[in-house]
Amino acid sequence: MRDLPAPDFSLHASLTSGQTFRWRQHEGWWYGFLGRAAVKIRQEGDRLIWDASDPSVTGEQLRRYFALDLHLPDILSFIDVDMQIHRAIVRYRGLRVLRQDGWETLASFICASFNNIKRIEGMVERLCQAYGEPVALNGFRGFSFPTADALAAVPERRLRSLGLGYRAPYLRATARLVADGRLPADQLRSADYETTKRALLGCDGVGDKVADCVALFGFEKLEAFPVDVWMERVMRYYFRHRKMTRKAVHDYATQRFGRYAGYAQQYLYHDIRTLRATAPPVTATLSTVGR
DNA sequence: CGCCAGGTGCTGA
DNA sequence: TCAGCACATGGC
Repeated sequence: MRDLPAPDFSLHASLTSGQTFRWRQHEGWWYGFLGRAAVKIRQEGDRLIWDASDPSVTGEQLRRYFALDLHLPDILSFIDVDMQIHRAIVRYRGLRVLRQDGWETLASFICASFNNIKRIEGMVERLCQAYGEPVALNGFRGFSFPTADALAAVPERRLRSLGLGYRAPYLRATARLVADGRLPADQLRSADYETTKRALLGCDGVGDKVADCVALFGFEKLEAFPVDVWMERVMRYYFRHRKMTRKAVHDYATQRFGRYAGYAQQYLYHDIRTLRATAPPVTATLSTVGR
């Protein structure tokens, strides 16, 4: 068992805020993957206690995955510009945008479109069980995320049988794009946001929202601001309940929160979803205020 | 049962 | 450029 300093960090908020679909909580530990290696982690104050199935996994890799090298207080002061975002920051301080694998993020968020998180988790887990590699860590048994090569070879009907629905052909086509090298996933990490988003939009099943999620969670583009149904609801605060398109919401938020718009989005998203999950429905409030 | 879910692609104005 | 529509599936 090893440990790692983790100041200004909330493992729980980071893993439950809808940016990753693969981590599982079991007997006080979080189990997940770094590449092919299974990892178990728990937080004790300002430290992470952890172990991995592969001894070559380093603390530096974990530090990088959880973005612990970034100075979070500076990022949060930068986006802390009004009451709405301020409330989310106070509640979930320590939430960090993870640096996930680009291909895994792309494939996962193609599955995520017009879907709910519970079902996304099930779909991704079945993909891993069917086409990933088995890995064991103590009592935990899991499967690594399948490579693009592996998924490129899977017939559409097989993907449908895992419950992917109409996303099956999208995922297959995008896996082929990555496997053939037509989408240079490796280069996107060092490319700028616009270049990365344009490249991602060339994939089947990837529109503005999915491209922004993949740019933010998979390719470190912290200015990306994904707009889904939840963000539309949150952003009514800024638009005083007037009608707006998703593009208008996106452009407004990008102006407002600047180079850390992605962090603002993640705090706002986690805040409203957690609020809706734990409180009784407030549809009356949302639909009547401002009339 | 009907409604909703981290939307996208296609079509026709 | 933009509104309107079809699209699979499962949880609640």
